[in-house]
Amino acid sequence: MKKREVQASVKDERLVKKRRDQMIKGAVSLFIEKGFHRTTTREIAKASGFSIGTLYEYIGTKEDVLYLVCDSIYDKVRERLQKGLDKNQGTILSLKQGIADYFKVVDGMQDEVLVMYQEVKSLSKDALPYVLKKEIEMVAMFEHVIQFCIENGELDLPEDKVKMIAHNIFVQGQMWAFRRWSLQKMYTIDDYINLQTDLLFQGIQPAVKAE
Amino acid sequence: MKKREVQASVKDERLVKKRRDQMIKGAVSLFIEKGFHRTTTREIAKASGFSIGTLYEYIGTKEDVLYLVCDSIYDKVRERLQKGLDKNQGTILSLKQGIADYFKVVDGMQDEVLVMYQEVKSLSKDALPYVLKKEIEMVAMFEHVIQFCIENGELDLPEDKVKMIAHNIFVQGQMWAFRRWSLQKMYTIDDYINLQTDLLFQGIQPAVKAE
Amino acid sequence: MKKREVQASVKDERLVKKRRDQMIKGAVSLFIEKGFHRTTTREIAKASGFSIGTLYEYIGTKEDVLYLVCDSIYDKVRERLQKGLDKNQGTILSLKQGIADYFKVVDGMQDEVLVMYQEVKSLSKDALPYVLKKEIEMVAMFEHVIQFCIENGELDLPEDKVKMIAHNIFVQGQMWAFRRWSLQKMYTIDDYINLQTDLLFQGIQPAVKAE
Amino acid sequence: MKKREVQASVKDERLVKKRRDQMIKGAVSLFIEKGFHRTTTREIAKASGFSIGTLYEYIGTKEDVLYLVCDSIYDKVRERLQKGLDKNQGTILSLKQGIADYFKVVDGMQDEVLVMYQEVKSLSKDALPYVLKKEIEMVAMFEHVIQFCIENGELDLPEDKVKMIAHNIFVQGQMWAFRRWSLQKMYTIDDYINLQTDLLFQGIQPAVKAE
DNA sequence: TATGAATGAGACTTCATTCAT
DNA sequence: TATGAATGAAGTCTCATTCAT
Repeated sequence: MKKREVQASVKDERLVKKRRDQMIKGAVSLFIEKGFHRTTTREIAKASGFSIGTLYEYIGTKEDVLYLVCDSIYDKVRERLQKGLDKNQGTILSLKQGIADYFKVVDGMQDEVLVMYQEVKSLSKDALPYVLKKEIEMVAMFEHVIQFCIENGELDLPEDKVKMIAHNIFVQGQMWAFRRWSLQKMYTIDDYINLQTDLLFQGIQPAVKAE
Repeated sequence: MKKREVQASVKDERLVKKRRDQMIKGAVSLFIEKGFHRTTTREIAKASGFSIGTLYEYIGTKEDVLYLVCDSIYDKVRERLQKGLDKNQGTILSLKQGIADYFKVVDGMQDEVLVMYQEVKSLSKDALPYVLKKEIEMVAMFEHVIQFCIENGELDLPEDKVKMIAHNIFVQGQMWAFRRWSLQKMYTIDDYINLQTDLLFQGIQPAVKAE
Repeated sequence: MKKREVQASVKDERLVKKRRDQMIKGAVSLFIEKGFHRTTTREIAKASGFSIGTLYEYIGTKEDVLYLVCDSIYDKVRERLQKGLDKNQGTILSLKQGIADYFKVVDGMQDEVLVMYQEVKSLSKDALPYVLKKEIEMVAMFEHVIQFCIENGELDLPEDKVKMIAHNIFVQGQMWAFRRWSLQKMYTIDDYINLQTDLLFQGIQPAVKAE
Repeated sequence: MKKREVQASVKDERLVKKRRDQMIKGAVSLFIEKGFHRTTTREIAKASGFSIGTLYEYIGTKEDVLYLVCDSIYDKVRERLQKGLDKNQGTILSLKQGIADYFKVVDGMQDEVLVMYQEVKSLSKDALPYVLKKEIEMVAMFEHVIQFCIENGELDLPEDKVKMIAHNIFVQGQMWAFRRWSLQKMYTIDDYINLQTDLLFQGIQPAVKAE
């Protein structure tokens, strides 16, 4: 699936990229502050450093901005996740390392993750699939890593469990952002990583009853 | 913390309750379909079965509808969750039963949970705390159940792990709603319950290596 | 010209009068506070001590309230003015006394005079003449008093001057109400009466130049 | 006291001035016809020759239009009054001339004076002082002229009388506009000027009794 | 390519008035 | 006669989008 085309009147691709980057940067902070719907196109233009007229030289509709923002955030997260998982050796240790890396990525991009998390649903039926696809790919990346461990004989899990675990890891990453008000009062990101990893691998152990 | 007051011109409390219930019902389906911001007050009035003028006899602003909706959904979920957890005996078995009950509640109220999940953030700074408090209470309910198991000697867990587990359970319930497009293609609600419960208690077991 | 009829569903005339008096009383203070247009019928009903439904048993439209209010104020002012002028003897002294009486009436009904002054223009083309007629009558009352002095040989004035003076007196009375913020900072009502009477009769005397 | 700022989205000050002038012109005739409250913003926009959206590029709220109108009328009246009074020589003759000029100004701007007169009270607590201040200044202008005559030895009047006269002159000017239905049936503007000037200076002369 | 003034559909909300009880 | 819930026309204001410069 190719990227969704966003209309631009300007031909110079270099310039388009540059202007859109300005736009995304400006928009993210606005979306964080007030959400997509409460942000006006004028505000976006201003925060991007150009006029409303110019804004519309690089997008077709307001929603395009949201698409661009979501798309860019996903790309960034995925790219970093990729980098982390590339070091994967198919061992439990490197799986753990991959999870930790992912959680740290989310920690470093909390605002972005939060925005994307809360605003994707505002995308039109048209744009949504393009963004969702990236999410699916990211979940799949975790699946592959787990699968690799299985192939290596380090783990022994049925297909459905693998998928479930991949989802859980992915969601637990996002959770660090979208439940930040509760979680970050109790845990540092390292606490969080340790606890979640521990629970993921050990589960809840029943108490050892004394005879 | 008392409930947030929503302005109503009509005095008859019975009627206010009745009309607001109509309103909530109508609004939920609209919010599911198009989200809070894209839903107009006139549409809400129409879906509720009365005129725009009448709508405003029972609320002060559009946002009040969202508050009423979120508040009511949380109440309903919590009430049912409560009912499930009341049977709790402080055994691992009844903890599992509680989780299963909760997941089933979410399954039966998917739309509502989804709406609430996606739209709470649109509440004003004013109304948000009232709704968030309910969430915190629900997480606390899981905590108590786990704690009960610990007191009964069935489990042995440190404080921070207890909290983490409670959060995880809570989020995994919601996840069934907000990741429905992925999850419900692969699993039935019973599969989901079994898998998640299994993972929660067993974790990922390393493969038993043959000598 | 008969009084303008204001529609009432209630038949009992005694009751109609009573309710309308309540209404006028309530409305005047509201009109003073926020003006006719910014006052709602509900507020009027509440201030009158009955429900909105009852209000409409005694009037046809909101504007009727304004008419009733203006009409009642004019009646009250005129009645008191009448009482003062009745003592008139056709002497300059009693003319002065009449003016003083009128100014005192205005002083005692400042709020009402102000309201009427500011809101008559909001009356419909339909109701306006009825109210304006009362004003004309009041000006005429002053005319008569002056005329009486002329007939008595105390004054000697042409017709047009008589009319002009009557208007001036009338306006100077109202002025005490509608320019109260300026005037009442500088003068008491007695100062005002003395000064205006003095100017009215003496005019501005040129300085007596020393030889 | 600086002018009250009225919000405008448009930057070009020249254009702002031009559009606001159009606005004022359109609004005045509407306000004359139906009053401020019965005039809608859409009507104002239409009468101004642009769309409702454009209207709001040059004002913040409907009330701003009223402020702009009142402010502009006062400015215009004052400016012309100023011009008349500048010729003042400190003689009774030039005082009379000043009064005549002022009355003629009012005569030429009857509609505007009337509007302002009837609608200032609709201004918010916020804007009122700015407009009232102009009125005070105008009254003060008459005071100065009279004072000048006193300094020149042409008149001999106590302070409080000076102020009273200034107020009377000012109000008698407005009166020509707001009592036009009565007055203009009887007098031409020149009649009015002559009569009022005469009364102002001569007062009501008692009849000379024949022996 | 950049600007920003102009546009108008449409959103939210108010409130005079009616009418069943 | 009194009540107050229901109604919906109409008002103010916003904001995405266009287009002449």
